[in-house]
Amino acid sequence: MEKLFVLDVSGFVYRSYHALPPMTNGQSLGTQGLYGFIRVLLKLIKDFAPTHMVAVFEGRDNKRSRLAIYPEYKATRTKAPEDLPQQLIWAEEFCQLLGIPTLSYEGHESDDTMGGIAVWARDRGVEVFLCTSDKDLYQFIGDRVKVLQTHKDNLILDSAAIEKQMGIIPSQIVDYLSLIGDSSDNIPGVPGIGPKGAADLLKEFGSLKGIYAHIDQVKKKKALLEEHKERAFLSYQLALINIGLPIPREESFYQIKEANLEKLQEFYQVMNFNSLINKAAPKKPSGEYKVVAPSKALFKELVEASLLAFDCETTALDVFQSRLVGVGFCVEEGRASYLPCYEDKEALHFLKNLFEARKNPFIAHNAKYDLHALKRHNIEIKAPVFDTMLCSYLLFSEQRQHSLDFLAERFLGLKKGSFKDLVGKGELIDVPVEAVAAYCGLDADLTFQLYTILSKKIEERGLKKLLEEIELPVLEVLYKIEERGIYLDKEALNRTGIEVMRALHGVEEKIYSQVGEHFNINSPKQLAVMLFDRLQIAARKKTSTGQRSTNADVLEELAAEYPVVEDVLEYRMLEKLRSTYIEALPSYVNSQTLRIHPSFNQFVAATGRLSCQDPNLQNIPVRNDLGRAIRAAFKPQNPKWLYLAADYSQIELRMLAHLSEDSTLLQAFEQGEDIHAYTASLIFNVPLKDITSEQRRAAKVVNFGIIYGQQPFGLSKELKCSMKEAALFIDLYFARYPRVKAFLEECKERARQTGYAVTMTGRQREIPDINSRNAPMRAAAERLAINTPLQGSSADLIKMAMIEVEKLIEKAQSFLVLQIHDELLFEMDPLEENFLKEATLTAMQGVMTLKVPLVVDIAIGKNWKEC
DNA sequence: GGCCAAACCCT
DNA sequence: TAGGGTTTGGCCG
Repeated sequence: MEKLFVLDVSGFVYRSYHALPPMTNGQSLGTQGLYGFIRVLLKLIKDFAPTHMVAVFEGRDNKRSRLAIYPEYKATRTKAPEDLPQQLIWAEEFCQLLGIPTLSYEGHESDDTMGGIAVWARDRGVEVFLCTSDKDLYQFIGDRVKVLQTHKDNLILDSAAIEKQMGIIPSQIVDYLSLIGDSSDNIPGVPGIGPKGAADLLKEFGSLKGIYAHIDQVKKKKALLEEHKERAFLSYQLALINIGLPIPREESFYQIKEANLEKLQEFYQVMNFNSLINKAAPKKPSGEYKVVAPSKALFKELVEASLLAFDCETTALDVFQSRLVGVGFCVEEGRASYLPCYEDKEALHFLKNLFEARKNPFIAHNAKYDLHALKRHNIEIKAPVFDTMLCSYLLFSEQRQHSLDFLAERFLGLKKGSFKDLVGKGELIDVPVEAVAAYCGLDADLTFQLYTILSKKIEERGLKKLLEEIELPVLEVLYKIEERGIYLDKEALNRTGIEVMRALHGVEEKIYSQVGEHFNINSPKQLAVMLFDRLQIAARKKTSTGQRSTNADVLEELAAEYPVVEDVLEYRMLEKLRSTYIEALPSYVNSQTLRIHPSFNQFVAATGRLSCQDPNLQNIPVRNDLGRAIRAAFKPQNPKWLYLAADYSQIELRMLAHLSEDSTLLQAFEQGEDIHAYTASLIFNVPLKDITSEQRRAAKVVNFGIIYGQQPFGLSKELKCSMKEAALFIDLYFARYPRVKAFLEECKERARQTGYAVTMTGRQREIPDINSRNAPMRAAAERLAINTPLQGSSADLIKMAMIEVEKLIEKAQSFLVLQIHDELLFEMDPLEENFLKEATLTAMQGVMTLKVPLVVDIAIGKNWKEC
């Protein structure tokens, strides 16, 4: 035994219990103390790979020995919360599962046990690490004994550190504590003597006894010391750790044994510690996955099974260019059938019949992909679709990963082989069919198993309605939107492109001539050298990596003084248009449909918003003329048709009014006021008609800032005003809209209490740092607690409107092509203009009744720019 | 080729 | 100041 780690388990559990937000397991019993301890222990094991360790617990009736000399010992402590003792019992159980020896002595606190072990091990030449935050134990620190501070990233405290930190040597700790006392243990100490005074006294006299032996030489606080002499010595007795316990004296006792991994997984499951599940040792998957051919028996089995998970294998990741290779089906855990169908008419025919005949739900992981893949062969699913990926998103919305691999490892303890391992560098169709069957069959099986676990969790968390009534229907709407795609007029875009290229070349040469040399303007690094070194312009701020920043904020400040900087801004704008839109968009046009089929992501934004990629059609330029010209290239494919755009006006501020029920804000919207001007008139105390555009602009920034939980510092930067002024604006805002302030406080308080932010529909987002001791992290978490209900409820609202409008126009010709957060864009048959307007308004305004009117602005045009 | 930082487009 | 996606340069192996 070289090193021994001694754990103050009770200390960790107490500390975490109070430090972490409340957590509960399936039986609604508190678990955060246990969880915090486990995290600490796992990190310790990871950082130090210990071979010998002992987990020390408080014994029963543990204060007995100290109460005998001081009846008031720890008398000021409030009684331990009810759900804490159980967590200590679990902690002991956990240590046993992990193979870590445990120890406690009746009638003794942990520090007696820990001290005894430390002294014994030290004397055998072992290096001892006391893992605790209890200062009493510092008395053992020496050559071979150190204190490991798990709450400070496993920082190690040795004698030198103690001297530096406290001004005394470790052997003086008891004397030190007996002077300053410990209010949490109700150890009195000598009143009027604090850390500094105690350290000074001990430096001079060495020990408590030394002080009193030379009491006449003491200069400061002499009277107090004399008066409280008895208390000081009593405190000494209390702080002194009894090392006489009969601790085990065989090394083998302290050896870490083999962990019971299986039971450990079960333990994590029962405790709902999902993030801990299967980090240790993922199992290899097993199961029976057979290649099958179409048959009557198979058809009957798959149509009739109440639960059916499936997974499609295709030739390409771009599903619009792909062909089906085979489909795996799973109707019970551990068994799946794989039906190859590549260029196989009979198999495809079987699939079409199956998917169109079955009435019970189909379960898939990322079902939208499978729907597209099947559609390539004209197969459409008529039955309800269930998506395990969507379950994962609703349960863990802040998580970025919802892949089958990830979830299988986390919830099923299975490490599955990657697609790359299966195909190598070749093509899927060249892989032996048995290997594909094993891969695809497993995926179907995992999907089936995840369904069991995740759908249960969805119910437990009260997310069933949100899943079934919003997300799953939205999934089908998005499938249709993607399937239909959006038309892009390449020639129109090209015309804009020529204009952009011409301007780009012009401004590029202009920059080179002013700088006096050619360089890559696209490189912020080279640009910084040119601006700040060659042209000697003073740099304004640094980027996160210490480079001199050249971003638009900085350049705008410099533009007035240095014309070349203005040109760089112009260059950046044009280059963005060229690279991201002009050049990229045409490459996304599908050669068969002549349309772009973007992919709307339903699993990414933690607030419940959608996102869009390949390409992102939610960020097509709109703010300047040349940018808007790009919008003009999006138009209906049929030249006789039109676009109809419908957008919610001020949706997030209306949501704020609705959720906060602030009467002034509600009134503003009821009266149909310009909300920014209205706010301006309130905070500047000026009649509405006299508001200047500058005041309105400032009020607009404040309005938005509120939605994002902005603090005075951020607002001052945005408004380019002083912090004081910004703070005043915020105060005035809250004075005029008092319920808004109360509402924002409620948002934060809810997050603190429950650990979650929630939206109108009950969508949940975990806010893990809301009780963090780190102020900037806590402030960031508070902003999320404020913004998520507003942004998320708005996202819920438009999702519901999408479902509704899709239903209303199902039979019509016109169709939905895009959603841009608060806007819906339709390709419209002009004959349906009135109908579509009506349907859109009905859906968007009628889908929810809020305490504010929902204003929807509708615009019609030949292309997107005109809308 | 993969990954990151910086920059900038949108609501 | 919330939520996203894409492009580019530059570094690494």
